[in-house]
Amino acid sequence: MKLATEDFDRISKALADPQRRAILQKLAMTGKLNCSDVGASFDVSQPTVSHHLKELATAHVVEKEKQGQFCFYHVNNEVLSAYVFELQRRLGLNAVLAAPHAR
Amino acid sequence: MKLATEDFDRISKALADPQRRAILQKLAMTGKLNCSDVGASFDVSQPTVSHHLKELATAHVVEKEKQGQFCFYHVNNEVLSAYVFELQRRLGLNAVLAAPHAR
DNA sequence: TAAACATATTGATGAATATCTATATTATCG
DNA sequence: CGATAATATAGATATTCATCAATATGTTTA
Repeated sequence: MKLATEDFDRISKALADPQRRAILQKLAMTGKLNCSDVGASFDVSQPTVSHHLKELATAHVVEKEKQGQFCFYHVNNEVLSAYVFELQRRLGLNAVLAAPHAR
Repeated sequence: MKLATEDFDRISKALADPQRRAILQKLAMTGKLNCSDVGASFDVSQPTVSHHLKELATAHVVEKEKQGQFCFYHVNNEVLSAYVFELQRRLGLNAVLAAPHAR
């Protein structure tokens, strides 16, 4: 999967905020959560959680799924993988990783 | 290599800015450059380049090497690899990448 | 030593943004 | 329908930060 430059930029920014990373990590661990559940895990207001989830969704690293009054979010592994892959490519890490004893 | 949480945070922020990513990518491609060479590649002022290089150095993704009046920078592949590895771990991508047809 | 050069620092400015409170929207339930 | 609940939006505020011009610091060279 190929990432648009715009998406790559957006994802980089989305990952820059610790709170947003924590939310994303939580989603990655639990698989699927609604806003309330996400909010319950962190000490921030409901609108802030909503805002962060929106940012993550705009960057396509999570997907939104409306079910009645609830709204479920889950990570988009394809996009995340593509991001990491593209990041490695840009940073010239592919050669490094291919080399023996790289890690 | 294990990244300190503080370093992980700093690297995430360092990678959030497009200009800084461009500088880092340039360094990754060319191996080693001094400030003037970096600056010549981009349309930003000398202090801005100096600032970005400092941010990258503080995050340990590049290393500084003073030689007389010049100052050479080169990427730290060990740190970058550790960052990508930790990022994948936090995002739960290891399982994804291990699975067949993940990409 | 004086001039020229490379890089860093300072201080200012405008833009982006994380966060909050208050409110709106939409859905469920009695 | 009216109340309650889940999420989103609007508007305000404070902070962070990318950038620049000006200047300082340190180094080479004439």
